[in-house]
Amino acid sequence: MSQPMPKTFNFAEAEPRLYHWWEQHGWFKPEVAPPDAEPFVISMPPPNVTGALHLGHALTASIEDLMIRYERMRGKAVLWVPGTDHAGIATQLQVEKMLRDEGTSRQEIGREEFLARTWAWKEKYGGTIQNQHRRLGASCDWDRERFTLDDGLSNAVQEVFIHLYEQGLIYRGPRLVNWSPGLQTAVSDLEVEREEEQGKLYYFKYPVEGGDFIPVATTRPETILGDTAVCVHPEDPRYQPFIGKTAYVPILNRPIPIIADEYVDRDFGTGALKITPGHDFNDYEIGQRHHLPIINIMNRDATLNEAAGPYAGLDRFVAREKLWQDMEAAGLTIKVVEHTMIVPRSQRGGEVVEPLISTQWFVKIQPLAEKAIAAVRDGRIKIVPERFEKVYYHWLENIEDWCVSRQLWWGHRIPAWYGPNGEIHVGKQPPQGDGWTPEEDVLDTWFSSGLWPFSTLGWPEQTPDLKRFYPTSVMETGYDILFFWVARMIMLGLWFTGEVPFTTVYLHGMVRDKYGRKFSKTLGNSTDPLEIMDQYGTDPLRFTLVTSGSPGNDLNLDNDRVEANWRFVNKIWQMGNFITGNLEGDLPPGLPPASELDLPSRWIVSRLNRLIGSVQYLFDAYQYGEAGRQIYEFLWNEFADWYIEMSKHPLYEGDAGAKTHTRRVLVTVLDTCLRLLHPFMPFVTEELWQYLPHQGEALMLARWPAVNEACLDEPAENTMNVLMDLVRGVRNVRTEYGVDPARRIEALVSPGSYRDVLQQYSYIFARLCNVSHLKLLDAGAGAPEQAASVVASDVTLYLPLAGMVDIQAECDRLNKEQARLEEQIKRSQAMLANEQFVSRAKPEVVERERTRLAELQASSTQLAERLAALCNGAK
RNA sequence: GGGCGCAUAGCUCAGCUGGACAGAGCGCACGGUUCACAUCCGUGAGGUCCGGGGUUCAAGUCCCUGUGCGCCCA
Repeated sequence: MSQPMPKTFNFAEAEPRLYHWWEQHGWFKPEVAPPDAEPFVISMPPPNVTGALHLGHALTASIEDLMIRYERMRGKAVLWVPGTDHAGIATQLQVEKMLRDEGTSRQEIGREEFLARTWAWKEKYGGTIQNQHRRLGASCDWDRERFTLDDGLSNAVQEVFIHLYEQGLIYRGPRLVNWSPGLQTAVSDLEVEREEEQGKLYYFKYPVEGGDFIPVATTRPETILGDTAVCVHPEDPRYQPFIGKTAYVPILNRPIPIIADEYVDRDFGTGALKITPGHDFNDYEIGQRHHLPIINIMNRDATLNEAAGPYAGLDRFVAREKLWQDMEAAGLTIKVVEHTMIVPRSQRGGEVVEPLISTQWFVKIQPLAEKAIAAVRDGRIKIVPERFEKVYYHWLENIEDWCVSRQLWWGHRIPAWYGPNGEIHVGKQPPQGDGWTPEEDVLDTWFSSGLWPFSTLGWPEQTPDLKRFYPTSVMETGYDILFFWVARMIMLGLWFTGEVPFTTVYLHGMVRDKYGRKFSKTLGNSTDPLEIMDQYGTDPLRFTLVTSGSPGNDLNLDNDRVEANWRFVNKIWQMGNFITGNLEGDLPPGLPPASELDLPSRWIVSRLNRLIGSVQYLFDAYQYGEAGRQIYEFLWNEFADWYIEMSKHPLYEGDAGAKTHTRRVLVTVLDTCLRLLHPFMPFVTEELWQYLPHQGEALMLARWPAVNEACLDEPAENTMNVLMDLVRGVRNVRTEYGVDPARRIEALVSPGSYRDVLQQYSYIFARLCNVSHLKLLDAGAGAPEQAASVVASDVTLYLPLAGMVDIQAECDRLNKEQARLEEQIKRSQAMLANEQFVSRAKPEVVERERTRLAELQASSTQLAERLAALCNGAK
C-alpha cells in the first residue's frame, strides 16, 4: 500500500533530506558492498581549496557520480574519494590580497605567521566547495576526504621527492626558466600561455670593429644589454665577412663575437640575430652550443640590474624605451615596424613572463615518461575518447624536464638542507650537526596532485585501502589538464607503485555558454550552478550537463534545456502520481507471465527491454548523454503518451485481474526507468521510488536493470505500431477537418488481418482519439461515402463525418498520401530488385525491407480502393 | 609549422555498432478545462545533413579533398 504523494516534487526540501539520509546510512561507502565485491574507484579531481563551484566542477561531479551510482547499483564496492588541492599560487594570492586589504603583507608578517593565516583561511573557506558538491548529490565517501597538505599526503610527497633524488632523477641548478615577476616565482612551461599580440620589431645597427655595422632586429630591445654574441647564418653572403669579428653592445660598448649558426632564419628581420642566452630560450641553446657567457640583466621583479649599466633599477619596459631613445641619439637605430609576435604570459596573473636564469629544482622526466607512454600503448590504460591518446603521446615524447620548485610559501617545502660548506642534503631531517638551513622553496602544486590516486589511499603505507582500491578504475576530468595532471599521475603512479594509477581516462569538454563562448566576467555571461539549482533543482542541471553534449567535446549550456529538463522531472513525478494513485492493496512484485498480458503491456515491456539493452550498450561505450536522451524519450513519448493513456481502460473498467496486471506493469516500467535514470537524476528518482511499491531500502542500492530476452516481443511491437498509426491517422483527420476534439465520433473499420485485435482493443481509440465505437465491417462490405479514411497496413478506418467532409478535399488528401506511399514502394521495390542488395545485405535487413514493402503495398491497395470508390477517378 | 575538433531545422544540440520517410528541446502556427501532469495534451510548418570526389548493394554516418570556425602543441 503506497502513501499519497505530494502533487509536485519539492526539490528544495527533498534534496538535502535525501542526501543526509543516504550519507547517514553510510551508503556512500564501499563497505555497503560485500567484502568480496569487485571494487570500482574514482579519485575526484581535487578542486582548488580557494575555489567556488563553477559549471566545470558541476559537470565533473555529474559524470563521476553517474559512473559511481551506476557501478554501485551493479553491486560493486564503490569508492569515490573526494578532496581538495592546496593550489599554491591561487591560494597564496588570495591570502596576500586579504593581507593587503588589512594593510600588511606576507613579507611583513613573515613566513610562519603567513602560513598560520593561510591555514586559518583554509579552515574558514575550504569547506565551501565540498558542501556545494553535496548539493550536487555527489555520493563520495566523505570519511576518506583528503587535502593535499594533510600529513599523510605531505609524507608521500617527501617520500617521492627523496626517492627521485636518490635515483638521480632530481637535480638542482641554474637554468633558464619561465619567471613570473609579479608572483616572484618560477613557473613550468605548462603554466605559460603564448598568445599572438601586436608588438613592434626594432631594427638597429650593431656596431662592428672597424666602424662597420650589422643591421639587427629585435622585439625586446632591453635584452640588447645582455647580448653575448651576434649570430648570422654561415651561408649568408651578406654577412660572411663579419663572421669571427667583434661587435660592440650599443651604449655599453661591451665587445662580443660575431658567430655563425644554422639556426638563423635568413628571411626574418635582417637575417642577423642578437644572442641573449640569459633571456631567451633559443638564444640559450645557441649559447650552449657556442660556449657563450650568460649575462643576467634582470632582477626578480623585472627591473634591470647592475649588468645593465646605466639602466640598472629601471623596469624592463621603461628601460626598453630609454635604451631605444639613447640608441636613437647615438644614431644606431634604423626603424621600428608593427609586428605580430607571440608573447608568453602567466596562466595565473596574465603578466608577461620573462625567461630568466635562476637556480631551481628539476625532475629528469624522460625515464618516467617512457613508462607512461608504454602503459597507454599496450592498453593498460585506455583514454576515452581515443583521439586524446595521440595528444598524450606527442606531449610525452617531447617532454622537457620539469621545474618543480616554486618561490612560494604555501605548499610542500622541498625536503632539502644546505650545509655550512655549501653541501646539499635531501631528506626528511637535516643531518647531524649545526649550520644546516632548510630549503625555502616549495614544490609545484601539481607535484602533489600527481600522487593523488595513491596518496589518498594511504601510500607509502601499505594500507588496506591501498591494497583493495588501487589501482583505481576511472580518471574522469577535463581534457584541459591532460598534461598538467593526468600524464603526471600516470608517470608518478607507474614509477612509485609499479602499477597504472587507473585503467581508464575519461576526458570531458569545457562548459561554455549557449553560443559557445567561454564564461568570463568581462562578457558578463558567467553562470553560477548554484543559482540554477536554486531555480530548478539539482536533477535538471545534472541531466542537462550530461545530455547536452558528447564525450570529449565542449558543451554549450542552454538554460532553456535546463528548464525543459525541469519539466521532465515534473513529468516523471506526475507519472508516479498517476500510478500510485491507482494502486490498491498489496501488489505482487515483478511482472505476470507474458502470456497473461494484454497487447499494450506486452508492447511496453518489450520496448522497455529494448531500452535497457540500448542503455547498457551506450553505458559500456561511455555514451551517457545518448543513454539519457533515450530514457527521456521512452518515458515521455512511449510510456506516458501511450501506455499510461491506454492503461486507463483496464484500470478504470477492467476486472480485478486486469487491474492487477496493469498495475504491475505500470510499477515495473516506472521502477525500471527510475533505476536507469538514478545515476543521472538521483534525487527525484529516489524520492519517487520511495512512494512506489518496492523492496529494499533505497533506490541508490537497488539493482541495475538487465535485459530479459523473454520480454522482447516483436509481433506485439508490430501490431501496436499499426494501432498507433491508426490513432495518429484519426487525430490527423480530426485536426484537418476541424472536428471538435471533444466530439465523440464513430468509425467503421475494414479490419483486414487485424479483426481480433481491433475488436479487443477498440478502447484504445476511445481513449486516444475520442472514437467511441469501432464498427467492424465484414469482408467485402461497402464503405460509407461521406467519410474520411485512414489506412495502416491492410486496415482501413472510415470516419463518417457527415457534412464535414468535402469529397474533393478528401480525395486530394488521399491522393497525396497515395503518392507518398508509391514513392516509398518504388524505392523499396528497387532495393529488393537489386541482386546485390539481396545477396550482400544482412538477412535481417532484407527481411525487414520485405515486410515493410508488404505493409506499404497493403496500405496502398486499401488507399487505391478507397480512391476508386470515393473519387471515381477524380484526380 | 605540426596535430586535433566542429560544420545537421530559426536557436542549442543528438544521431559514435553504415540500412525504413534525418531526430530532440526550445521557438513558431493552429486547436484543446474529459478525473497524472497547462511544469500539460494534440496537429502542423521548418533541413541541398558545409562544397567536391571516393568506398559500398546502401553514406548524415567510413575514406580523401576543399572552405569556414575553434582548440592544442611548437
